[in-house]
Amino acid sequence: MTAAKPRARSGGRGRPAKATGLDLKETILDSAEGLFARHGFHGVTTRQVASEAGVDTALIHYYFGAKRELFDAVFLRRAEILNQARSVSMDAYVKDHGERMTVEGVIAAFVDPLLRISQDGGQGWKSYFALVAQVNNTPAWGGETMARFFDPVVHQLVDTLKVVRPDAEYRDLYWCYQFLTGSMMLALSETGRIDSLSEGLCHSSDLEAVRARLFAYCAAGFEAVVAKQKA
Amino acid sequence: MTAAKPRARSGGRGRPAKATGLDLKETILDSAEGLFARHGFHGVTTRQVASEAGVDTALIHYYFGAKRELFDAVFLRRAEILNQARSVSMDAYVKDHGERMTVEGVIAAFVDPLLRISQDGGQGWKSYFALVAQVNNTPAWGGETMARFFDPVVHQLVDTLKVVRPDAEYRDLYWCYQFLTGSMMLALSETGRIDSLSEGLCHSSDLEAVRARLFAYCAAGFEAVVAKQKA
DNA sequence: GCACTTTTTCACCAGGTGATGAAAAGTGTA
DNA sequence: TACACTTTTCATCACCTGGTGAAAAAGTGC
Repeated sequence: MTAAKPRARSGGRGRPAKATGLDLKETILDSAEGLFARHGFHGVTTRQVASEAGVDTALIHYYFGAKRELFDAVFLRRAEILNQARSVSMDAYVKDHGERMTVEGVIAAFVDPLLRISQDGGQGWKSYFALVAQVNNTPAWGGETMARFFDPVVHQLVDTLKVVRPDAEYRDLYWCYQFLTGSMMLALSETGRIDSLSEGLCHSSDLEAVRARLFAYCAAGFEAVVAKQKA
Repeated sequence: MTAAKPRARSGGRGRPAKATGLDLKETILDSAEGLFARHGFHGVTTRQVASEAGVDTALIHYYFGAKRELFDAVFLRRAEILNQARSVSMDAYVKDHGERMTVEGVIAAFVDPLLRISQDGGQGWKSYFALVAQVNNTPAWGGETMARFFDPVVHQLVDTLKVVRPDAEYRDLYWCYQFLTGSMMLALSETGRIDSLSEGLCHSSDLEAVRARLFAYCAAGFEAVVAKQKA
């Protein structure tokens, strides 16, 4: 929409240097990420991406190939970081609490890294979460894509919950995970819906408010489901 | 993708009659609904809609105007039915239970109509829910669209919950609603993710399983949030 | 200076996009 | 029949789409 000037490369000594080579590749990914997050895969043209990145259309194909491959590159770039952060967080929680683990603690270890990253990671991460939320709710290929990138860490969560509540059925664990991920993704995508719905009482961007409620909410829900199915 | 033959009009006496007039209008809406649900607004062309409906492209514009207006018509068609079903369900619950209302009961009265309609309403409704779930997670215009069509009945839910738990803060009610709607929409959109994630243990299409868990899950979560914020 | 590779730009294509205006077909009425 | 009206089709427009191949520019090692 706006300037076509190439972005300054960060880390320079004040004088903006023209991005080049791998830097330019990242710039393209950044632009693509923001646009895909806002308008979805089909709602974005390679020309828009090129224009926002200040780059020729052909360069996108030079680096990434087809449009779909560009999308996958966007999706992959942060998925690995995310998975590792969550895995480390859960490992640490297990190691630190051992026998004294709680459902809420496990859930917090799983969700909190995302909230923290979204709060501290800048606009790129916010766009990314909105993108994942969209994919998560895409019937055509969302399930398959989510599985491809995020299944392992989810199994880690489920298995840890099973350790904390050994009498819980796996079926219930998976359903509760789905409820959790629905809530979490919607919160992370910050659509602004809650702002207008609550007439200014709540703000999508207030992830601290989410943190103060979501863990307890999901943990209590989980316990209720387990208790009910056991009865 | 397939046949271009106009659909038979239901209610005939065996001999398929060529759909015409308002029937054809509904046929177009049906095709558009399914395609939009699977591929999103930008992932569908008016030509695809026309082809699947067995109709000329120009007819779509004749009936609905621009592509976006067609989308809105799809969205609106079932929204009113949905809103009324939920409103009636909640009114009935309030009337029948009076002082003995519970949080879980109110939530069930709000959610159950959707589950029932999805189970009994046929493919059109399933597509519609998938579509709503997608819009719900669309940052660019999802929040605004959802608000336009669904705000009143949500306020009815929140106000009823406030009656059941007068000491709960509105802020908490709205956050809990967001958690609820995230879970509910993901469940209704039946993306198939839980099927592969659980390796066949759970099925997206098993809304009975959702019913058996979601109400209790959300109610317990709600109570936990209210209790925590009061403390 | 030179050859060589990588990166970036330019010009362009074949096909698809939403949309339109005018003609044609159908429908009801007298 | 003739007429007015609605519905459906046809041909077409101006523009945009993803993608490509060749040339130019920039970088690299000698």
